Amino acid sequence: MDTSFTEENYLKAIYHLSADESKQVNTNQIATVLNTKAASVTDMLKKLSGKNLINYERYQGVELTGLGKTIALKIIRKHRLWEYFLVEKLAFGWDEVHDLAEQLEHIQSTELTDRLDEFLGFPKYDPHGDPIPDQSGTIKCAEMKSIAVLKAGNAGIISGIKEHSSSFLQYLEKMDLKIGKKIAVEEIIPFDETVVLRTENGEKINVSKAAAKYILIQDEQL
Amino acid sequence: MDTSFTEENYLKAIYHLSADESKQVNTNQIATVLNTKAASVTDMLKKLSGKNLINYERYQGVELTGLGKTIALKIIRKHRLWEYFLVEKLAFGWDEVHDLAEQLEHIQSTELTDRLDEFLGFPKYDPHGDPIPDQSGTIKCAEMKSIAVLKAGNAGIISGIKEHSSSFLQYLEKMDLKIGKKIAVEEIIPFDETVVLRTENGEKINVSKAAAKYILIQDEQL
DNA sequence: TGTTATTTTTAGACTAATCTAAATTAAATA
DNA sequence: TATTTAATTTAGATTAGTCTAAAAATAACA
Repeated sequence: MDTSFTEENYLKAIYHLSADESKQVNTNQIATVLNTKAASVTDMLKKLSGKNLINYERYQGVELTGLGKTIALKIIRKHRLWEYFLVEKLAFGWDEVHDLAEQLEHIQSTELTDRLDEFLGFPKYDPHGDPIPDQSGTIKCAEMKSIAVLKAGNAGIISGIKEHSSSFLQYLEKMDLKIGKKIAVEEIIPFDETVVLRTENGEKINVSKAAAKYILIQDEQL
Repeated sequence: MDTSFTEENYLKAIYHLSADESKQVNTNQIATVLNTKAASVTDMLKKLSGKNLINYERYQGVELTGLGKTIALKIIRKHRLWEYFLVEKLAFGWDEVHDLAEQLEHIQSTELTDRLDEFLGFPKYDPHGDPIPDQSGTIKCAEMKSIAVLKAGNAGIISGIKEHSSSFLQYLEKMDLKIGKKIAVEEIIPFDETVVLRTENGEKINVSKAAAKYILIQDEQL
């Protein structure tokens, strides 16, 4: 199966949209995230449907087929491995690597992907805490919850984020909230639901409700 | 200046063709190396000319402008740095990396290129012995001569090749002729001009006239 | 349920890169 | 120099991906 740069971007977008909502994805949603027009999306959906990469019926939205999902996961695997490479080996900031990984993820070579994986020591998570699919496309799906739902006394490791805008990434940078950091919730201030976090070295960090929603923690990374 | 994937491939092809012959490059030559048709080349030449990347007059062949040469050298820099990465870090064979580097060379980011360069330790030569242009596009142009023109007693370091087909690369692999290897010409057998090489550890390697033409040596690598 | 609003699709056109086939120019040769 | 040959360019068509504007289907709501 031969997929173009553009087709791959559509598959990836559909994957991400259906992962968030785990159901049919709409034409307009796709148009929005890909910065294109609904008419263009419809054209591409017909093409992808013809290649058996998606199930599509007019006006009913789409979902990926098994094959489409496999391809999407391969691209996501490449994206996250390259992000890891850029941050760990080339010392890029985690807020700088997304656009580069968007280019690198389309390099065609399973051999290259697997050797890169090995070179990096088979990492399980990318710099944003997102899990990296393995060769077979399997994702280690750790339980993650937003710190906005925690109560005082709860603790865990910052493991992921639900918002990837560079303004949010820079906010995290400023607050010194990094993936892998161990934190505990000290209290939640009733007035505006500010979450007060305490780190291992005693540092205190105040996080607004708005930001807390987008920060995910889990009990222990494998 | 914004150049497409395809435009970049044309610029690179023109650069290589004019480096070999240091003069005007013909439409048909370009069509041959890019595996396309003369008519397509003509169209693209008009486009590149309009962008001031080449000097072009109908029926008279082309040459790169300063700007065109700068862009070509940037692509070649990226190509050779990625080849070095693939061989030195990911343990690919030097005969396996060309097609991958053809893809990677089009990744757009000066920052990435420069950081990769640093990560690799600012290598001067790629795995095939070709010089890697620096940030400013300058090439360290060491004197290299074919071992076919040497006489008995001459010595040097294998530094480059003039033929990049994978059959030739595999031949070199078999003969254990690697870039960086110190060799001396022991004798040239008059009958068929076979070149007898002696390596540092006393190994004797017989190279046919046909192969000798494509193997380059220099006195000392910097 | 009927009407309005929203979403999605179709129709037709555009750009970049390519092609084939025919026409033109330059080079080679008699 | 005239004629043949080879190289190059033009003309017109094709494909992938995109767009705008208009039509069709669905959803929302009075």
